[in-house]
Amino acid sequence: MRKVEAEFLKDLNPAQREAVETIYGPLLVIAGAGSGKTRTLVCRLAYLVERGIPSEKILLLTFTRRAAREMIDRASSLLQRDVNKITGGTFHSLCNLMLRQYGSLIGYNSNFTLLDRGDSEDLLNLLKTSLGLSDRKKRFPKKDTLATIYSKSINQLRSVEEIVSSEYPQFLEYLPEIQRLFAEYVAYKREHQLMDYDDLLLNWLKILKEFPYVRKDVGARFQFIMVDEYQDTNTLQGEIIKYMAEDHQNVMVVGDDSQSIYGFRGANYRNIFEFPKLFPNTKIIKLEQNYRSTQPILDLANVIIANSKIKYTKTLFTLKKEGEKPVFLRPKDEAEASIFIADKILELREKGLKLSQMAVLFRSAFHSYELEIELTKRGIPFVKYGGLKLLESAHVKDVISFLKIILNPKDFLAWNRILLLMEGIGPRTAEKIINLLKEEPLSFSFPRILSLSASRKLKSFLDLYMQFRPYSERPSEILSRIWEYYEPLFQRIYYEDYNRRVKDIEGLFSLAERFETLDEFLSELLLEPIEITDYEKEDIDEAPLILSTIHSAKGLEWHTVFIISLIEGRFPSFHSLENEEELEEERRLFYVAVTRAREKLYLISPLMVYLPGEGKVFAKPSRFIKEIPPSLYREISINGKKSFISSFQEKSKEDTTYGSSPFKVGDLVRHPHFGEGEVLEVSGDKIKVNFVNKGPTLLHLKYTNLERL
DNA sequence: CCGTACAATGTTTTT
DNA sequence: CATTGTACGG
Repeated sequence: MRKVEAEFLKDLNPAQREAVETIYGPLLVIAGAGSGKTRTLVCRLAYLVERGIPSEKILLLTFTRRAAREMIDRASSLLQRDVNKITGGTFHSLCNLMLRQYGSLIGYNSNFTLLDRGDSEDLLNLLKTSLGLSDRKKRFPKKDTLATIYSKSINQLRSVEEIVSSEYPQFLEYLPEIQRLFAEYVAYKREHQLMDYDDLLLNWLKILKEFPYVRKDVGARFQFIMVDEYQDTNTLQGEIIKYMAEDHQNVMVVGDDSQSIYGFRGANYRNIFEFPKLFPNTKIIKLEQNYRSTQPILDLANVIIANSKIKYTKTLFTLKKEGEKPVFLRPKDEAEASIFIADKILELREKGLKLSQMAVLFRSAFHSYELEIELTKRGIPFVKYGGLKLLESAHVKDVISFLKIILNPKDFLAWNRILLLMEGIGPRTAEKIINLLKEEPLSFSFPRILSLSASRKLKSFLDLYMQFRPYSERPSEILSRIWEYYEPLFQRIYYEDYNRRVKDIEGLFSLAERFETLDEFLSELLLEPIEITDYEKEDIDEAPLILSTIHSAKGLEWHTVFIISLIEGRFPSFHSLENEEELEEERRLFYVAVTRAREKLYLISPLMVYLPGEGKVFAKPSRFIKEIPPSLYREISINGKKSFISSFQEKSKEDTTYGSSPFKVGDLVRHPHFGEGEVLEVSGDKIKVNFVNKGPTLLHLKYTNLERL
């Protein structure tokens, strides 16, 4: 026993070792990118077990379930013993688990239904209609705006009023209606056993706060708590930890303030500094040695973060002094960039590098569209992380709705979706049917509200539905019977692209095979959404290339990394340009992207990009590139066509980013919301206007309807 | 009140 | 570009 312990501890540096061996009391580890954070966590898991802590007393919270699974597996192999009784997962999955058990304390059954983002939006829309808010002459916020406002208010602990007035002033006049709608939303969820993502955190926290005995219970159940990626947790999650560790204080959190990239979800890099306030006597350990990247890559990364307005806590160093400089290039457009990347990837593969050791990273999922086309054309297998999830597609949601009503007959949101699939039943009729279902669950006597054919259709569905109650079959069996019913409807509705969509259904089927019970299957699907390309990797005999949003690439590393679409407006995204906090988050995002690379790094800024509606336009390289001293990278041109490229460079002047501005300083303009004003400044696609009623305001020409007077 | 055909609209990041 | 809203005929 001693021997094994010595063996895995001796690979650690002193700081890591201290983090592993400090097992009692609150501990904060500030761990830079590539500083062996995961190794430290894995060793600590193993060490705890080695010290005789029963593995079921350990709780490990990470940003994906996959990450938790991997760490637990690695700890197992370190110990050569199974430690899979460790509870591992995300905050949301933990809350889900706890609420299934303790939810009754606040009026929830153990079979409550989870709403994903789309479900929440649908519900908000439903309520919006029934409150008569949809047919106003003036525009009421749309469902996704409503969902965003609501979720922000929960996760950032800000009032709806505050959010609307600071970020959506155009809807301020509707504030009372919006608040009423949200009240209805909350009541509806409660009444129908529904919880959205935010409710998972909110309700579990509520129980912890209100029931001291629950805190005792869970404290005894999870005596050692570890939290990864703490910089991306929000106040709510911090509070949850505070209560869960109240009794024993054995809680270790690991994070890196310079890698905080989930501000939009209520996370704040400052949270990490709040931790010692939640837990007095916190011990702090810093990990600053980087084991991942070469010095040239790290030099670039350090400059990016040093240019930040915010002072971060550490500077990374490495012993891997040798290495190639990162490469910067400006292809003429995305097509040329894609060809370059595909060529380079094949070239590296020739040299023996596996496809799975290379990754292409980008700010937003759609930035890789052109590349995907090129890769497909060349037959280079890839998986894409980020972007559309399997269960976000309409046809999959249809199928899921069937499962939902089997599990929770009160899920009228799912009922609604199913009813609308039937020919002859529209929103009004569906509403009527649901009202009947509410009063007298599953009565078959539908008065004359339906046409004969519609009522037959409904009847045949209800007959089928009754066969599933009580449900006992395995999810895959239930699914195949649902498919029998649904397939004809599916054919009618999605006639256009039947083949494409049916593949998703097949994916869903093969996924279902892995589950024993329906609620497991559904929870899993919502808490760890499946990527749409993930199940498609059929009979590929080679581990595929990775395409990923930077957000989804968190915590991962590759030999070679390509970062594409490094142009103003895309990265940094134009959503963040007006807000310094958000711009800083974009910078951290770039930092995260760069530090994923071990040996080779390619930074790519196309000279022209295609914008919907505007065609091909010139693009400025990202400001994050411009501020890096050219000595830190090597700029190359494609096929020696330097002259061609620089001729474009000449034309690409400061203000030509997204087409030039039709306004000049001094112009008098009118804005639909803000009224009249005078143009103060024009730069690129941004314009500063001094409005009579509002004062100086920065606007985006691309999204503003300004009228010259 | 349903279904369809057409226009508008506004595009991050995720549990 | 694909989703979401609107207009209209059945």
